[in-house]
Amino acid sequence: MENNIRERRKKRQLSQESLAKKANVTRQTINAIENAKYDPSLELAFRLAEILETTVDQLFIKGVKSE
Amino acid sequence: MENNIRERRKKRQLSQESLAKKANVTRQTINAIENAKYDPSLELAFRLAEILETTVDQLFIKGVKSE
DNA sequence: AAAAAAAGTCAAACATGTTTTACTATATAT
DNA sequence: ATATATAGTAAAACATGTTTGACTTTTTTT
Repeated sequence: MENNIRERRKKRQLSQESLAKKANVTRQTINAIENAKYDPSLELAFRLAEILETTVDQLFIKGVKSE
Repeated sequence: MENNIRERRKKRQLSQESLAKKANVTRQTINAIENAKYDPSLELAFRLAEILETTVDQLFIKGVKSE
């Protein structure tokens, strides 16, 4: 599933690492999610939405299954 | 994390099994999620929200971490 | 009250998400 | 051009989500 994390993160001048810290996950997790290697857990999705001041529904793009 | 799945499902007169079928998961998965044994994957959360004609943000209740 | 449908539960197997450590590549600053 | 920060990647270990099959309990229907 695609998402707007990178864009929103950059708008706030956060590095993957600083976002990771705020979200209590590792840098690699943020990297993998931004690059759509896998989807975050629902919990993490909510934390990211909160940090990036948006909603889960806006942050993630419900598109084609495996593209 | 808590959720409104049971209420919304009942409003639509669906059994756990029929909801499970629509969402392409097993009955046990729906049961476990309704009873907050664990959270669904983000994918499944979106599918459930769609079936129950709501949003992920409305369907799940961002409350205390492990209560 | 009996039958049928729906819901709850459990263990084992399997799939996906996250961490850790380490190393490489790209961008930004000096 | 060198240094520093940021981003990408990978394998192993571990944690969490999902399935399967089976069986029990509760609710609804007849």
